[in-house]
Amino acid sequence: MDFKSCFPIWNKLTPAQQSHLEGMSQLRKVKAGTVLHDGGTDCLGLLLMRSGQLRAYILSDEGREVTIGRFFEMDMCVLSASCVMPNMQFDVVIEAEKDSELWVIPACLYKNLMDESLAVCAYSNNLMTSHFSELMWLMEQIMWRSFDKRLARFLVEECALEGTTELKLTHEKIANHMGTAREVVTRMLRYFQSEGLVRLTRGAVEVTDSDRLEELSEE
Amino acid sequence: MDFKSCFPIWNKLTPAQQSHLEGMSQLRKVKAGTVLHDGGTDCLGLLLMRSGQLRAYILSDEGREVTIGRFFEMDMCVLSASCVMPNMQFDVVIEAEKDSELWVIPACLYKNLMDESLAVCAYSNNLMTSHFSELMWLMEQIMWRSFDKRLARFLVEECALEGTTELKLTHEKIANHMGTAREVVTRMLRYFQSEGLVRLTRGAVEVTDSDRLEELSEE
DNA sequence: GCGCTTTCTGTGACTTTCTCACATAATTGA
DNA sequence: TCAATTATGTGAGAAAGTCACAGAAAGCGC
Repeated sequence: MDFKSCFPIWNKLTPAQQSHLEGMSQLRKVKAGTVLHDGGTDCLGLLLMRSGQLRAYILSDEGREVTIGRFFEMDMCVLSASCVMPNMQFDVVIEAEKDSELWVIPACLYKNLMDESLAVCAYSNNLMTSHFSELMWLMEQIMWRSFDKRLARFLVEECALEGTTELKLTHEKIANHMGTAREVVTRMLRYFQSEGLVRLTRGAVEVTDSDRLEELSEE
Repeated sequence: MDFKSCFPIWNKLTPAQQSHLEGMSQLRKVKAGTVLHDGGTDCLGLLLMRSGQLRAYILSDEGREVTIGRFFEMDMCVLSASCVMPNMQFDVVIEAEKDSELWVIPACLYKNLMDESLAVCAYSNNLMTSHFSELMWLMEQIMWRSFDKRLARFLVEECALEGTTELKLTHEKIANHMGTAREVVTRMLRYFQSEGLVRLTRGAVEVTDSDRLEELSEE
């Protein structure tokens, strides 16, 4: 996959913009676990995914985490470029969940593009809007769904994402996704196991009854 | 105050756009308590505030609420125009907190403007970004601050907003702002009173020690 | 293999917050 | 004045988060 097929509005740019954008963007290959962006201080630039998977999360003073977004092939992540968007005043951490390849688009370059191209501006708008929309959804989940239903949904979605029922996840990782404590996850998973929904082994959760789990998640 | 002084990027529009925009926008005067927009179904349009105060909140199936944003003079509210932003997939309710005057800008008109004017597009971008940023902040508060601190902050901010220490708010209204149950607010307010931070009367909370309250809110 | 360390999981006791079910008090209005 | 409505108060119990620690499994150097 080359740059132009990953950049969603490539053909709406002028040839000059195209070559400038492609020329200034750097391809990076990172291992799973790499932290690409940490907090509001650094303004790394925008990340255009070529392959792999990123996770964006917020971090509390005590080290608790909540995943607020994920990025896959052809996604673009603006959260790492707080300086591009003037009113972006928050700290996110962006980490590679899997080995990933991505282009880093310099923030100032993108900002200039946004200032001169309506297409780029509209595209950014759509990105922000869908981020906002997803955050709203997450908020509703956190506020109004009980933890068993949230965990059930997480497991179901994770299975769909990974294409397997054998999830290689520790309780701690699940807790970090969901913004809760590890013990809470452990206890709920044990309950799920006692109900025959999952089978637990060290470092993994096997979903044994995805139908009932899905049912639970949709209540 | 007339339309052009309330619309923040008025002078970046062409004369044709200006007259079209002003001509098609309708001034509405609503009483406190009026629900202007309810959920994702209707696409009322954008709201440009002339005076008064609006509140945007999400609503659970069981009727619980959380305030996600407020709008004052010269603010523009895009949340009531889900159809303008393609990826906006959530239900907000928008309600007048005080008697208000506002222009309703037809959604399709604004959409056209966004499609032809970079200034409008960039402005919308900034609006969405700051909404996103505020939602992130709210999320962090809800996830990681204990309720006493959150309530203290709410009271302090409400005093600043109203310019008085005598807040005309029922426990229920406070609970609806903060996304919790009325009893929880009652109990915490009683505790605050026992500590000499507030004085409670029916339908009102008087802040008697705003310094200590502020201190508590910032812990 | 054997120790040693690290990582992961399990659990009890306790706090905070939420829920439910009512009781009581203040205000409004016929 | 006597309901009806609105606002507040409270106990009991559930859900979720916190704290402190125990024990099991895996990894590693030898």
